[in-house]
Amino acid sequence: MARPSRRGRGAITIEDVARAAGVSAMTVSRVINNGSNVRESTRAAVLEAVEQLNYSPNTAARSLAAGEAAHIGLLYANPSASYLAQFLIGALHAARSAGVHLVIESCESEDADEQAEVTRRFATSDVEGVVLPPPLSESIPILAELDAMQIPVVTVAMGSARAVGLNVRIDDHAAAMEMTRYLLELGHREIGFIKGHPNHVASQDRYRGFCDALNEAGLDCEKAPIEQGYFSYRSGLIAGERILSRANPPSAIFASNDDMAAATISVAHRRGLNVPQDLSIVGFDDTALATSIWPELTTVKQPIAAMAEAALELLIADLRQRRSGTPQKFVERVLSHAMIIRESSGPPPGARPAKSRKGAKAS
Amino acid sequence: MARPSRRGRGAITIEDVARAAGVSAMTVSRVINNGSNVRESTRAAVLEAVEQLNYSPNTAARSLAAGEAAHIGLLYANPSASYLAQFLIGALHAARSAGVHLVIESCESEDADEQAEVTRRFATSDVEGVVLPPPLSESIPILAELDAMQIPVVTVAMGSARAVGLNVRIDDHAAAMEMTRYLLELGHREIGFIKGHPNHVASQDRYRGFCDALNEAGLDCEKAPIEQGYFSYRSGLIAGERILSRANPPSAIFASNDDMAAATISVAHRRGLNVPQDLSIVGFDDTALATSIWPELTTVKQPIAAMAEAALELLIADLRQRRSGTPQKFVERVLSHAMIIRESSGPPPGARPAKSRKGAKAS
DNA sequence: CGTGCGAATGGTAGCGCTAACGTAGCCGCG
DNA sequence: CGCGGCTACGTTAGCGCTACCATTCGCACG
Repeated sequence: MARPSRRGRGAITIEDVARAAGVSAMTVSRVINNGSNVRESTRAAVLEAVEQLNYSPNTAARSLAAGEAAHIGLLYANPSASYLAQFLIGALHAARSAGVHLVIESCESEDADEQAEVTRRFATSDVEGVVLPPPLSESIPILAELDAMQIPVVTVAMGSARAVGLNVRIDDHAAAMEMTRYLLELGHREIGFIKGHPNHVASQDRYRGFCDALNEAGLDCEKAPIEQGYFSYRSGLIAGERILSRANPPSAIFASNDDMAAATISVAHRRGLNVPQDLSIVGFDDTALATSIWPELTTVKQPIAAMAEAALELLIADLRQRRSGTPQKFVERVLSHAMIIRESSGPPPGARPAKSRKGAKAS
Repeated sequence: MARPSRRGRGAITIEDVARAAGVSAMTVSRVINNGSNVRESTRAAVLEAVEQLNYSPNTAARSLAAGEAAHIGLLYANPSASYLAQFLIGALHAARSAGVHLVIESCESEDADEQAEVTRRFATSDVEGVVLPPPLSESIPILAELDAMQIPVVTVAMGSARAVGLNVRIDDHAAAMEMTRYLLELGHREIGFIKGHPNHVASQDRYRGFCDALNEAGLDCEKAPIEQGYFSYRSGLIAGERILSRANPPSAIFASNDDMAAATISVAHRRGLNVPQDLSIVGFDDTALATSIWPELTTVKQPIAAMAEAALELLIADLRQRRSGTPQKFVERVLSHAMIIRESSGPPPGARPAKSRKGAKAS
């Protein structure tokens, strides 16, 4: 139960491991890193020594010696703030294990020139690669600028349009289908839909998923009450109002994100409707808002932190490859989402109680 | 306009600066770091060279050579998620300029033993110091554990109880007074208050600020409609409901944080009250929720990112001092807040229109 | 005017790690 | 059997910076 692990002087080094394993430091390094050209027995011995001494390499020394990337940029523009928090948590994890520093900068402007300007300043400063979470992952000016500067980029949740570079996402289409099927299973036949921001590929994927599930059930998606939203609470207020003031309002509403779903709940309450008894409302994303309102939202959970981690890993791997001369062309990683069933959804009014479907299902 | 700044091999080093300034690398190092025992003219020359070459020190080499802290821990427990995002942004800034890595870990449990356990594992792992944002900054078991392990800690927003160690906060009392005075100025005489979690020193400070402002105006705080809340949306729902179902409800409600204020708005809407025409509602914190609902909240803005930055700076300075044998006893930094006036507040119904008071006022 | 002493600077030796090359040992081939 | 070529390691030389000590210089003092 020795614990000489704390950093600083006196920590255990690669030399200690080498001595314990009866090999040279270089061999230990090889084992830890890639591991090419090491006999199996040697590798095992080294790994055991590592285990026993609880050795963890000094990232500072490592990046110094390797002359490696020290800084990864992260350019963000206020997504739902809780999205950012989750994302940063994941990014930090990955950054730490890779021994790189995260450099973050906000880019709130919607103006193309200004975005380009911010990007240029940012990229010139110090970073070796850039991570672009939504909504910036869909910003043409930023992507163009970064491309021109030859800076590796990994986009997150960028639909699937751009078939170059690195991308991490979930399957929005499948997720939206699942959610819609769930509402159908509950017995809903009239289901409203609030679309997301039209510029985002993810919006379209979600909408198509909704339609496909409806069609699959023999319903006509063209006839469903559909309104355009823009991912903001405010736009959800307007869209929800429109849907609920129709002559024959639906018994369920699927909003393309949690903010708009929350807004719709607020509209429903104002109109004296109970959720979910009179009206089911579901969202998408599982941001903190989903559980901070009442009733808590049934929604689709994106593995945000995991996506951030994956993004960084991808980027760092690419950086390594580039250094050794083999840049990757196009890599996409699709992570799995999950349905989270909470209190804002239930069978339609007047339906005979359906078997409740509990828990989460991964895709 | 040369730009040899990108990291990796071939970047400009301290030697380049030394050569340009006509001194040794050692002197440059001294200038950059503390700067003791360097003649003024020499310092100027070095700084000019630094400027001209756009030199920035290699943090990896620095921490390697100095054998310095490489990892600062950050233990969090789901505060309002947007608080976390802001906090992380600030922390990252500071971490990067200091060249340390942020290691973050969540500690959601409320159980004392479990908290201690998590803390122990966390602290044993790797970190040289720990940052504790609220609500963990008030957790006795965590503080005790860290203390026992002799790990430096900086708490954030911890009221002002503990007169040892490092702390960063705002003046909750003054801020609450300001907000209350603002409502009084608008003409409100019946003002409700929703208290924060009773365990938090900040809650008490805010409540006392509210009372003091009321007393100052010749009103009796004992008679005001006051309900206990717990910082959660749900608790706000209950407290808001209670206040509004009183015989003579107030014309304004001051909630101790934004979540509870948002909940109160929701309750008001359900009861057919318009905000702010029929009822003014104000919050505290200026989290993302404040602007993502409608109407947007009048609230007190905490400089969250700046607080995080300050916290890290304090901690890193302390770490340095400890290494040279002079630990600091008690350092507190109080940052300034700001009133943010938005749409959820206005004159009481039936009042003659008061001059609108716009913009933000720093304290 | 020598001595002492502190202030200002330089030289040296690493921090822990990894490229890059060197060197054994082994195999198969002509 | 000698040579090329491979695999599995070890050796050497730093990466960029700072701790530590040595050195120089100026200046006050007896």
